[in-house]
Amino acid sequence: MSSTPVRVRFAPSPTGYLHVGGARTALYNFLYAKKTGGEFILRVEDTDLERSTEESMRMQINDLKWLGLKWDEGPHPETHADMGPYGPYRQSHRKEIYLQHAQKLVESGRAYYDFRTDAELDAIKERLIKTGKPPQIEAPETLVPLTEARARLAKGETAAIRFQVNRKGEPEKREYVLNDLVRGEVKFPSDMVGDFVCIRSNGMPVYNFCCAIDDALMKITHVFRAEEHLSNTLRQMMLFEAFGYASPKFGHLSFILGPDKQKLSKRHGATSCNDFRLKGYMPEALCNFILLSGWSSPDGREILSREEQIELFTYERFNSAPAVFDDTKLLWMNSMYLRALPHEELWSRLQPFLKEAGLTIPQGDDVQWRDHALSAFKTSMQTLADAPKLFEALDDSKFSLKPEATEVKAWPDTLKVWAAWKSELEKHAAKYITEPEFAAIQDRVKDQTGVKGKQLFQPIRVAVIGTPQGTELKVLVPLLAKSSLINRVDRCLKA
RNA sequence: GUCCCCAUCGUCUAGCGGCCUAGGACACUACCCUUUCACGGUAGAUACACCGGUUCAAAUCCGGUUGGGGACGCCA
Repeated sequence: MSSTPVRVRFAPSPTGYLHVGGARTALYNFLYAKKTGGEFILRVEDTDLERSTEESMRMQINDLKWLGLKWDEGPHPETHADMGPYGPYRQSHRKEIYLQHAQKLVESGRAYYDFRTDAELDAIKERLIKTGKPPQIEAPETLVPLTEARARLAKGETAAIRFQVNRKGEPEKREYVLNDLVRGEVKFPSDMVGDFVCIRSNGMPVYNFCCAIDDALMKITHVFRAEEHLSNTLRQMMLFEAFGYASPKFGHLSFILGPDKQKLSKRHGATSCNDFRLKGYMPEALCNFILLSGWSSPDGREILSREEQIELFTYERFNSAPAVFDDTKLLWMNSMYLRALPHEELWSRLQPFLKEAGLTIPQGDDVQWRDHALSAFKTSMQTLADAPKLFEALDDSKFSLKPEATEVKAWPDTLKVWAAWKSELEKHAAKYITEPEFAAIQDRVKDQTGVKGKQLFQPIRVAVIGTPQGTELKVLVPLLAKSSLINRVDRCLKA
């Protein structure tokens, strides 16, 4: 076996945020590169001037960075300048390369200038459909000779360059065999495609053409990409053959679907990495989740660190069937990651969400206080975005008697409990109340009032957080200053 | 319409001819823990799309049917 170094690529087209399907493709390629000690290349496929934007490229780069998928070659993550020996890495900057290749094809007679107008082409297709044939464009009966074509071009006419699949005198039908890394042997009849455009009449090259040339020139060895490209592969194989380039190995991944088994799209809710980031999902969890949507670990373990993912990764464990995106399981996975995070890290990741909700938690600077608070709350959080409604209990300015407390408020002993609770608080000397101190205070309130059980417990809870449902008091009370506890019970007594 | 891909619990999946009375995970149900909720623990219910072959033996191999998806662009 030759030991050609593995080179894989992720080649998004910059038309919006990175979709989770794209993120999965990127992850798989990244993992394969790391596993084999190869290179991971980012290539920007922006030949569609209409849809591609600079802004989208920036967004996708940021999404990839957020996911922690570092590329070895491609646009620099910060400056976007080309980074690596096989650049440029943006197809819009490689136009000359494509044009030269197209010329080679034209000169060898493998491709031809096509002067036909859209209207003419449409008419041809319509006629084909009517006669029950696939609407594939073939070369005209007599090709415009090259010298004449060039003269017409020089006079300002425009023409596309088409790859000629069937040349006169060649067998009409051939079979191309693709040994797909995930699907096995796939056979394509050559008449599956008509003569396809390589260069548009406006001079811009087309996806299939760029893709094949770039994969060859960038010495890509393996291509893991979505299943939608499976039939494109035939055209690319024809191009490799025409140029005498070696073909990379391909592996076509199945789709990620929505709950209705349709391709996952905006109408299913969150689909881009950015959506998930905003909803409080963590990149580690999202990566781990999408990893498992189309791939499985040999021993069935599901929570895997990046190191373990690299260690275990092999394309032999891809699942060729499509997968429905299960956001309930993603939620579970996110909560697992969230709980496992060191408190310091968790605290810092929570900040944007607390800030956005307008919460200021000054006590957070105290490491011990923060530790307490996070231990108390993190088992109730599934996403980072769950934090505000939990931490709200700690912000005096947000305290109020919630509608859910109405029943408790009406109990006959409630007022008595609140009064005793308040006087016990006032007797307490220190600024904060520890957990055992709270238990003692609670006992004294019980003794003084003769109230016990739910009748005792719920009113105190309401006096602390304004509702009978929430985090355990024994962890919550020590997080609140005595002054704010008094302030709260006062407001209850007034209500 | 033509060509291509796919088919195991509700969902993600294990399984690559006998270890399968089909295993794990999420979700679900019950119980335990808990002076609420959550966390945690234990137990349970639920699947090989269908029909034919091949074989001593089929979830696994082959053919067909059905169902889903994709490609057939001067989109990527």
